[in-house]
Amino acid sequence: MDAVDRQLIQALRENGRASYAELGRLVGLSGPSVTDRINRLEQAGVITGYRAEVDPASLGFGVTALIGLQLSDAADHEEVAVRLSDLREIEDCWFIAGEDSYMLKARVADVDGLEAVVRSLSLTKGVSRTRTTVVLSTKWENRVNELPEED
Amino acid sequence: MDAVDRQLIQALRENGRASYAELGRLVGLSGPSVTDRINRLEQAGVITGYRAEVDPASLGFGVTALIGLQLSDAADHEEVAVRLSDLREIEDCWFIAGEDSYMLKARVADVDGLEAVVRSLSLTKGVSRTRTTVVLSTKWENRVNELPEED
DNA sequence: AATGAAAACTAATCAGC
DNA sequence: GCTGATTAGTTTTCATT
Repeated sequence: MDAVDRQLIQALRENGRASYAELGRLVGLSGPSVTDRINRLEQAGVITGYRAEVDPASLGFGVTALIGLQLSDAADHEEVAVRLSDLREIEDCWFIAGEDSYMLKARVADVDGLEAVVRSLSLTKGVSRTRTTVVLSTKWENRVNELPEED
Repeated sequence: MDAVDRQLIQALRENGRASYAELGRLVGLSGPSVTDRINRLEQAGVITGYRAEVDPASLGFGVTALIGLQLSDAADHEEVAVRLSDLREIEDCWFIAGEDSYMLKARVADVDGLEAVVRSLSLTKGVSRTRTTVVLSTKWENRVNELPEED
């Protein structure tokens, strides 16, 4: 991965629908060269997908919550993660250091939906305790930051 | 926004580079109709952008952290958010209910980078206390979930 | 790895319904 | 708000360097 690859990645992080022709003009390469490079980045697992970003409220997701989980002593972290992945409302799942073992971000229609998720979590094998924090407002999400300097 | 719009949105959430022709075949409309609908969704602020998803580790982001912030009594939440937005390492910024007022997700190259961010946060006017939790592993992020039933 | 050229496909525009 | 036709632009493939 060279500087051109990183330039392509940043451009696609900012506009995931940029055409290869446009990207080629940006980095000073032909269309097919850009296609080659991006295919390689995709196959190498550097670019993992392309997503439209949407306004959750417009889609009917009225409530976002962060939920910390404590696990019971015997629980296997990996097994718990697999069970958590069945709960489609969980958009993000981080295994963390600290008192809680997982932090989740859930997106639901309303408080009733949140109640259902928290209840499901409490009933999930290996989960001993949940700690729910409601998001009052999202200032920003998934902002594109600068890439670290190269090694 | 009707059922076809929601179908288009879900398709674009899953593949943000789907062509309008392809989307048209999916929903049973012509290309121009799809273009129309998507333009309208973009202008209405329902679709807010398109992003390539990348593997943070491949780009040199070795450390992800969740950082809770307590604000000083006099602090104006909005002003603090503006100052926080200068810290490019903060990918997500949620104003939350509870003991902490903000929860941030930061992505940095290494622990040194994390130290720098936490130090900057501590020096930010209006921030009285930080609580940093290191992410040990990301099970998933930004997963596409089902849309809530219509009203 | 990159290029240019050709073929196939897609996007954008627009008149008509 | 959708369609079909037109034109312009893009993607893909491939022979060449």
